[in-house]
Amino acid sequence: MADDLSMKTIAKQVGLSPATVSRVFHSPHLVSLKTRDKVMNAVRESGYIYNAAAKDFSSKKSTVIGVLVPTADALFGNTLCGIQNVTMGIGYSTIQGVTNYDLETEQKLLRQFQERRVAGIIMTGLVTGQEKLIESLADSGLPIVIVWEKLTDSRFNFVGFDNKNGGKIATEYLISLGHRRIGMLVGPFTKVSRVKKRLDGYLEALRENNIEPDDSLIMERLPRYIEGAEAMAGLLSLDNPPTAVFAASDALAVGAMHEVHQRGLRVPNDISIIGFDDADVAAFLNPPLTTIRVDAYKLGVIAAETIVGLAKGEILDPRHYTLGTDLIVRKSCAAYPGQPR
Amino acid sequence: MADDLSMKTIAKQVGLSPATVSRVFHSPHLVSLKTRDKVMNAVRESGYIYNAAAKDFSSKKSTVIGVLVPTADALFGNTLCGIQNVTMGIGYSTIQGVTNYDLETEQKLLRQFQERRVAGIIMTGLVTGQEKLIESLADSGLPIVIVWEKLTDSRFNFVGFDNKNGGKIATEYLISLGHRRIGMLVGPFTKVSRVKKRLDGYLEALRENNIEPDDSLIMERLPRYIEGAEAMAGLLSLDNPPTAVFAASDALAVGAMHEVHQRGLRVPNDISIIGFDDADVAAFLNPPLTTIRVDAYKLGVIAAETIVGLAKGEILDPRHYTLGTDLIVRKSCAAYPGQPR
DNA sequence: ATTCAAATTGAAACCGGTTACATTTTGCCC
DNA sequence: GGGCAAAATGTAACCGGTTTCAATTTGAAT
Repeated sequence: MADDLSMKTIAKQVGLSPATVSRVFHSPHLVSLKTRDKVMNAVRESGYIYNAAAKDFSSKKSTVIGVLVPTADALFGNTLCGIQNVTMGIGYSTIQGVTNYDLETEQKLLRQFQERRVAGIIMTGLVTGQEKLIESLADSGLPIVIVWEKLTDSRFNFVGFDNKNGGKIATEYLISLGHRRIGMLVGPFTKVSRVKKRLDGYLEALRENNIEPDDSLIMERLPRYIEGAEAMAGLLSLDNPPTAVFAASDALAVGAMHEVHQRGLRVPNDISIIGFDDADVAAFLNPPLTTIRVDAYKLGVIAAETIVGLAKGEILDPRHYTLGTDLIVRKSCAAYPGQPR
Repeated sequence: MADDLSMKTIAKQVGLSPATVSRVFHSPHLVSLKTRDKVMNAVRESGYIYNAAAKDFSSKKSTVIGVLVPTADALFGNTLCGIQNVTMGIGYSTIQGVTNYDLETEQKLLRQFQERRVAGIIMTGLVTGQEKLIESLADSGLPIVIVWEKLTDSRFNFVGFDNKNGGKIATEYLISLGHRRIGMLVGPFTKVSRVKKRLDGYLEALRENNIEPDDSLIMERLPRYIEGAEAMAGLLSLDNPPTAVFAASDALAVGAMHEVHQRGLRVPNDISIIGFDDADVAAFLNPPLTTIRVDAYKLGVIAAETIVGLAKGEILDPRHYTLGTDLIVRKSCAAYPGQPR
């Protein structure tokens, strides 16, 4: 109702100019203590609420940042929480969008972000085919940080994990258990680079242990439960199925485990499965999932700090963060029967 | 770079007034076809991008809506997707916040929404202690729709499920399987009403089947995996533990199942578990979780349509939607040994 | 050709802040 | 008390659209 309150109203009320009232909010050190108190009292009494939208507009400095996630699941949710926890404290808001790995949706949302004149964009799960779009955005001076990914082009800011090493560790763990026929469930690596890196790690581990990679053991799927199940079905129908599989995301691992159980087989007795991400649910599965942990929350924190620094002009050069990964051993992997350990 | 483009630039370029250019965007029917083309061409050539923030400001009509979720998991993620899918098509954006069931965070985010001058607020997982705040917001004329909840106060808009009936169906299913000692894992029902309703349904089912409710079988926890496990641990340590448990959310059910397995017991052989929500992961658990399905996506769609209608003044009276729930039978419940079925 | 309403366009104020610049106050020193 | 720099405040333009109201153009009917 009394929402037509503005700084001008307050100014009139206390007999000051709007400029002074404005200064009370955005640079109080320029205002005498006495005046500040007078203004704040009037603000409290009238119930005036600062208009951040008007501020963004008039100062030509946006304080909203756009965030793109591929799926609205708990994993990216953690990154979102990390982002929120830094932005909330400093008066920034986030406008978000879920792409569902769909290029058109991604473009639409990006466009929307531009129209909103966001201060910057945090992109997770980039679809590589989009790189030209990102480039053009970045070239226009819009701060962009890519999260979860490591781009080849170092002009961009990104904060991600050592995916290759993670993939290698996972595979080596399986090998150390005596497995030599190891399948891999992997996201669309032709499009998403982080996932390509995990595959690279897998291949490297194989090579270093003198295991010939077998293309028929590599299944390329979107990281969704159902696709993990389908991929695992493919693997299990092989003449010579793997004795262990490395799923490049826990979502795929969950689907894979489900398929194994559906067929009356057991994890890890009949087949070992290791995941990637350490999704919240991983520890609570049956059996609890052995996986590669990744600190999604921290990713969000760093991304947010970076984008804000960039937006404020405090950061000038491209930033590249690479976080480590940890092997979390639980119960979904066992030694290869022929070679106990 | 050339981002200092405005309608005025375009207007000058084509020799028209800014007013006409503006009209091309927001009410093209007022502009002759010839002029429209001329303007749109100039727009294309110059790469001008409409400034939605300026529009919101100058028209005093915001096109961003605030969305509050308690946790950033896949379940609420589905609701978010539903919201996005309607807002995206009509030029609205959403700014989001995760409360983590924390009152202070909720207040902060709400405040932020007000400062941004959002067109309306969609709240999921309301903490009832907040009702005064909500009331004051609603009284100030700000459209608010409560999602996932059914409030007693019908002045508010809400779209939820028949939680009581869902709880009853779940419990009746367990009873029909021969169970009579049935535990319940339930969210903080003193605070969250939807969860209170599920408890009511449970109690009613018990009563109607002449089963005396036992308070020691009711565990009140936040819907998180770990808390589900803890609650189940409590139940299993009882002198006379339940033979089946109804978890008021799948998150609790997952934790509960995990605890059962940890103790070397089996679901459903040793104890039956039924969940609520039908989270994406439910079907992929081991065993697949029997649960009460709820259409979180649809909830989001309806909520978004409602909030936009409210914001545009097309909806005047409070709207109350109550969606149904479905029993999804999978493999986590079995007949009570003493009374096969 | 006139006439007049409808369609199109323009002029200018406005939204609610910020900010460059000017002006007034304050406080300190001699 | 005078002088002067620093601190505090005021003035007014501006951000990029929208919108009201007026002016002009168009087009159909007479």
